[in-house]
Amino acid sequence: MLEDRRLAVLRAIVEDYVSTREPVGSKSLVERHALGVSSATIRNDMAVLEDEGYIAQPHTSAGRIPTDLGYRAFVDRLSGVKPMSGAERRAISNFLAGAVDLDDVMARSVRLLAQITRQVALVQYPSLVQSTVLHLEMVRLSETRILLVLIADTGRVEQRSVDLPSPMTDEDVALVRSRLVTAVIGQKCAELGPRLESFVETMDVAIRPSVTVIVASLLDATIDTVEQRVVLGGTANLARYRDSFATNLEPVLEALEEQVVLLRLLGEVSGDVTIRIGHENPVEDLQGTSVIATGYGRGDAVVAGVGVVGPTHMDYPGTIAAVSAVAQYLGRILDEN
Amino acid sequence: MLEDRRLAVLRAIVEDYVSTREPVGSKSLVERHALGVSSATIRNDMAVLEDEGYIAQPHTSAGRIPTDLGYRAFVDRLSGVKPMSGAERRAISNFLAGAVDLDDVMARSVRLLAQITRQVALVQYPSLVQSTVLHLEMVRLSETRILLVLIADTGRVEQRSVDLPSPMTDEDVALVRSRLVTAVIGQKCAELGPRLESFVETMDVAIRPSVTVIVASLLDATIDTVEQRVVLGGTANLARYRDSFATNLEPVLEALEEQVVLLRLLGEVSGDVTIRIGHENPVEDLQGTSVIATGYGRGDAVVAGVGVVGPTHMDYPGTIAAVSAVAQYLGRILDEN
DNA sequence: ATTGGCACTCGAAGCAGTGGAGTGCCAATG
DNA sequence: CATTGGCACTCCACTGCTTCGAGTGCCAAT
Repeated sequence: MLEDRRLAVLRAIVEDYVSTREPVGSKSLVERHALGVSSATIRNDMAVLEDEGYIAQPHTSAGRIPTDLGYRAFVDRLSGVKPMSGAERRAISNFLAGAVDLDDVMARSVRLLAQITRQVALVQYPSLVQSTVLHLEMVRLSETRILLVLIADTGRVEQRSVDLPSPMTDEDVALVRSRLVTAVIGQKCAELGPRLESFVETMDVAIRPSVTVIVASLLDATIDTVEQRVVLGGTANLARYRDSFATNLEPVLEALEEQVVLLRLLGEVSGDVTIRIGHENPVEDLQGTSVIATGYGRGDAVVAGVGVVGPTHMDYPGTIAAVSAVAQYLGRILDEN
Repeated sequence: MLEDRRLAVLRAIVEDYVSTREPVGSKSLVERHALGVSSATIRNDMAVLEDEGYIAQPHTSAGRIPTDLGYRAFVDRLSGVKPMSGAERRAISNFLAGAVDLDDVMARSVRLLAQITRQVALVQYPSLVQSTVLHLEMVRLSETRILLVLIADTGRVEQRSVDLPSPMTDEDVALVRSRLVTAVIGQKCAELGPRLESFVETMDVAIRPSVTVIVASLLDATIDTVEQRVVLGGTANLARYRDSFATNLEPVLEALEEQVVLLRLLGEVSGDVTIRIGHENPVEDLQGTSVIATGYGRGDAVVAGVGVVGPTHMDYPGTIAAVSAVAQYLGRILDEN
């Protein structure tokens, strides 16, 4: 089929360009791939592909490189899944299993993902909003100061120190603590708001102002705009691709330092793998890059995102596989704890 | 004095080179600085300075650039302190005061320091070893699984989940918890080891194996080889200096991703500002950079380090001032909490 | 539709020539 | 004896030129 061959040509161009990072010409293409036709035919196909916007020439008399649209067609219709080897899977599993706490899990994951994909890796902390409260602790620091510690079932620990409007005794604190504990433990963080509003009313008037402040602080810690955190790793890999980005890599590095930006990248993840290629990217400074992200969680519930950022000419099948695998093992680890 | 003028020349060379990043010649020197002598004289002085190893020529017929030794002489004998403006101090203070917890303080500090110095900033979490235990919590996750949460007075929170060799009841946990709490609260983390050894003996034989595991896990969390953490920010600033590093910046970025390396950089800080210039640096991949670091803490005790990494031709006086200032405010914040 | 052939384009690489900033050295000077 | 003006020399950065070759588009033939 004629149409089929054109797609095969596109695939070949993408593959060659990804591996060599040099514009690929008709002649070298027939040499490297058994396409069964001559270079002249390929040239015709290329002309059509260029008309349709899948490939482009940096300048006349140069080979072709895929456009964002070309990569899009590649990932949508041409690339199979590239399963990870058993050894790789085992390496992931072993590496993550050694983690001692959530911080460690996050740090190890991001490092691991950066290492396998040789790109910049992102891992988001499990969302508090999606978690349930495992434990709540109140420690009296001084007469008018209290430390709140919230422990979620996802392993997250949030702390806030609270300045009280009036002194509280040890007994006051113990009372509030035990009441608050029974009120919130086992609850979804997202549902804390309504539940705690009425809680304040049930407390003795004398300490009500203090309780109000405490509850407010607790809620503040669990609203999702504040509590999101993303860790980043493998920025050194960007340097290897220095010349790959249309713009220099300074704006890319800068964008990656903004938590807000990272959250946007991982913001709309679901169970499936999301792929953003070049200009499809919502962040302007990253429109020379591709972002591959997915969600992870316990069972079906997606509690956070994980992904990588790299040049548009990345190894999509391999990267997708790696991101999925890490997400999968992250979910498994959350389940275990 | 003859010697004095030579030093003045060195200072002028360093200052010019830092601001222009181009080799500086004898003629442009006399134009930009009121040295009161002719360029020929400067040339003689330069020849001497070069013999003594303070400056070097990239090639014949080019101007001079300072060597590591030259910068060393500059910081040791030539640069005064450049005090920060009141506005700057206020900005630091305000920015850090808005932090809601320790993670936030660390994140804000590193960001702030990177912004002021326009270089890569490092901030180390307060060492647990130097802290005292503020609170300890044990949460029963299942019959054979317990979550330990240790809260230190520096604001650090460490968690470990522990697999027990045999099931424990809620009552067991409550008992161990209360005994353990009284044993460790208010203690220096560093002194936990000896204190807890005997603790195990005091517990009922039936649960002793479990307690042993718990105590071991607790100690594991507080030994300093594990518990050290450093946050990093402003890597984008490296890109601006791309050509400044003899070697490309990839190895530099790579080195900065190694926690171990970062710890070495901040490892030997004291109350004074430590300056490592170029080859003086203990980390091979960073011998094209300078590191300026100092310690911070509550009162006199140094609980962690803070610093920046940048090109050898950095603005030493300004950077030193910024690092000191941030360290100072960090200490103040620790004191408050 | 495919193919071989051919003229054409245009960047990359190599090479000479020039300009200028900077140096080292020297003889003269207060 | 430190300082200075003068001068010859060096060598990089830049420019313009040429060559080379990979790659293209088009066309006539099959």
